[in-house]
Amino acid sequence: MQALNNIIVSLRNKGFRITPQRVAIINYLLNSQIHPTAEEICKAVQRKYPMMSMATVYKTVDFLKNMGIIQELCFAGEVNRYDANISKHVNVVCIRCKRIEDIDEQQSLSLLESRVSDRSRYQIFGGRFELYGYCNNCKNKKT
Amino acid sequence: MQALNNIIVSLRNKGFRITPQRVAIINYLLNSQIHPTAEEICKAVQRKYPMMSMATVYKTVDFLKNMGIIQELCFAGEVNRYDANISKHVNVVCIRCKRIEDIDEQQSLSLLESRVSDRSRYQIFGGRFELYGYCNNCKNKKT
DNA sequence: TTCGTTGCAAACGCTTTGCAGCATG
DNA sequence: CATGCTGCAAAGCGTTTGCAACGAA
Repeated sequence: MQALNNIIVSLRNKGFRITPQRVAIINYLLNSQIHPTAEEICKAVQRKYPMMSMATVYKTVDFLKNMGIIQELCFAGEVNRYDANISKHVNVVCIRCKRIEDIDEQQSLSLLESRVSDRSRYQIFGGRFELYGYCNNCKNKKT
Repeated sequence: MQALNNIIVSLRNKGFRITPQRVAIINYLLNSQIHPTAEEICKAVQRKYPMMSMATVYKTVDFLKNMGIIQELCFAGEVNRYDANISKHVNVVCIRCKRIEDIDEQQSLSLLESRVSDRSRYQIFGGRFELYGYCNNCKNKKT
């Protein structure tokens, strides 16, 4: 997880413009634990910038994705979500309440990555690891 | 990977109807290595059943997904793909040519799953593991 | 004969795009 | 002041749905 200021300086140094909308979206993503959807980002940022549009959200998350600052998560039958945690980690996804938590498993994942790289002869750049189940709250409800 | 006949018998026993279209789609998925899209499935099956429609493909893959026979894979900015390999495995995805290979890592993944389950207190039912990079053909091209 | 399945066409909904006006650097 | 960014509106497109006809059991 990077600091807001580092990201801003880095983008400015690359010649991109720093707008209040961009800062608000980056800041929201850095501090959010909920892996928000585009709509959730828009709603949240509209509290401060009521004119914020979905078009700007989509353009900005696409931009941040290309800059390697955030990751886009897609799930079967659901809208995309965005995650500012770009380190190697596992997302555990609750299939009941849709809660997503990040679990740090950097060592296990690095090991897995090198094993798969050796066996497949792929040159690996990144990955995505998800486990699905009931979260601690939902596993006793099971409706 | 299950045998076609086992799947057919099992579906029939559950009271579902076995149509030629369903058999063709299941058979194509079981024998395909390319993790096809809905359109690829449709095109392939149309060779034998020219009237095959995308609606039927979508209805059938949804049905097979709910039966636990296949898995739906979605990727950022791409259409969904379908995979009849529902065992624990890693998909390595080429970011250049989009080739997807299955790597059997059942042991490592079971270990990862139990570690994450312990730490997150989630009750895990399944998962999805993807690594992105250049495949053996593309890693020297890198255009 | 029954009722689950097919396939056309239309609807749906998330995401992308065109473009005029705006504001950063 | 130049040009990249915003935000509205419209288009795009993969997927889902309604429904009449069909055919598996």
